[in-house]
Amino acid sequence: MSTAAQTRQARIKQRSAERRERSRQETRQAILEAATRMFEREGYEGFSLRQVAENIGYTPTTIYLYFKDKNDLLFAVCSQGFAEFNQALQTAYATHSDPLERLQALGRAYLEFGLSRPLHYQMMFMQRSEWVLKTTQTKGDVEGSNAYIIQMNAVIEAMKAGIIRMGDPIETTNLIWSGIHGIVSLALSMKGIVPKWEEAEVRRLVEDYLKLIQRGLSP
Amino acid sequence: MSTAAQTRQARIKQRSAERRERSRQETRQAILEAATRMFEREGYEGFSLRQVAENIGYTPTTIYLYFKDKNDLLFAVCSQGFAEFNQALQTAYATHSDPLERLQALGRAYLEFGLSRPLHYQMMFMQRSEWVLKTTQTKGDVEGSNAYIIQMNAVIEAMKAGIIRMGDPIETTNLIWSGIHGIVSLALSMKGIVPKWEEAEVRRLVEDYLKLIQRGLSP
DNA sequence: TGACAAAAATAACACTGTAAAGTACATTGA
DNA sequence: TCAATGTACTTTACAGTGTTATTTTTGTCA
Repeated sequence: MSTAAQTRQARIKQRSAERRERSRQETRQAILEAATRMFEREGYEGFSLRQVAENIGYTPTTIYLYFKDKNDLLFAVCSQGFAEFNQALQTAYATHSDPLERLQALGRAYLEFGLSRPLHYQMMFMQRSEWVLKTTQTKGDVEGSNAYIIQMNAVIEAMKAGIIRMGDPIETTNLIWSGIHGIVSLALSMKGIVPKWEEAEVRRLVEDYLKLIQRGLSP
Repeated sequence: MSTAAQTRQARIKQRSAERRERSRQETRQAILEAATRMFEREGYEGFSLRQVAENIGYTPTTIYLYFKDKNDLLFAVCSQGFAEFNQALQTAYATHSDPLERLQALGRAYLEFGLSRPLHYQMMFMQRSEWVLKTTQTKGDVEGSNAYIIQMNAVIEAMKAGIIRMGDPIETTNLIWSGIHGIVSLALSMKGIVPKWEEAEVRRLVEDYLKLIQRGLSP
């Protein structure tokens, strides 16, 4: 009986801990969502811890119970977008089997992500580029879901298929990646500022670029 | 005699005004130089008006007598670097007459500027891209010293010379420019963070890219 | 020398991120 | 049921930031 009582108490204790943990994750999530909204509305410069706290009825210091500091919160926000990015490339890779089409689909998916999540893209590849390492290291996605690895695999397969000439995979991947990144980042930077950088033109630019590498890197 | 006295007085008054104006420009220049030092030391994030003022023994508010606000001062700082950029491309253009060599020299000059003035490059093309318009409009350099125009001219000449295929000059320039910018911006972002992005590798990447466009855009 | 204008400094406001200390409350064990 | 404990949260405070309005100093001119 005493053992039964003990185990019941133990069960209650465990449930209680679970419930508390769940509640904790919920408020963490609430903060994260409020932060995401604020980030998408105000951008990097206008992103303020105190305003995030105010929006969900907390005191600024409460956030520090769930995130190390402002940077940590912002990283958590962008990390979500980055997971989407990896998955977008993963999908593009998986839905094509032909090496050339894969390479092209990857390029287009890359662009579309940048256009649909400009703030996340800018943070990850232009403002806080040290985070790209952080994500690949934190998650255990080195073996396939990592965007860079996916691109490199596509490059290697294109080489094997005789679509692009053989060469150092990393260097070739970097070369191709640079071009796409250049288009995307300039698109985000110049959109609405300089003519000829609206979405339609940028998509055409990517198509041109895909043809360029196909022709310029052919064996 | 009274007229002679008046003209002398007028001359003195004018000299005085000149002297005052000169003094004014000197302190403006002092602020600008202190700001430049601080920017190169602390970067964009750590750039503080109050520290700039402190460094040259002024009160923060004094800066507002010479610059509209922080943004204006920062723009003035970057504007200098941008002038160097335009001149670097101008020199690269002028020191080569062969269209292909010109194109290559421009690409290399572009890279070298990014590597030698990373902070300025990042501000102008990654962080405060709206400034590229401001400079081209402020200065009267639309007719030749503007970096973009120089590049486009080189592209047009390369087309005429049969080095790259005919096509819309702006689109082609944007395509080529994107690639170089992609390499340079990734180099600045990834240097010291991700392997294979140190200076030597980046230079090789640019060389590869130059070959790529030569081969991929050939008529 | 005294009036005037320009230059610089003070004081203040509304923010920011962050650390230390304090409080209210739910959970636990006797 | 009651005191002890630990968790979630707030209060308070500090050292910064950019920026504005006001006041003081300084130099120039008649």
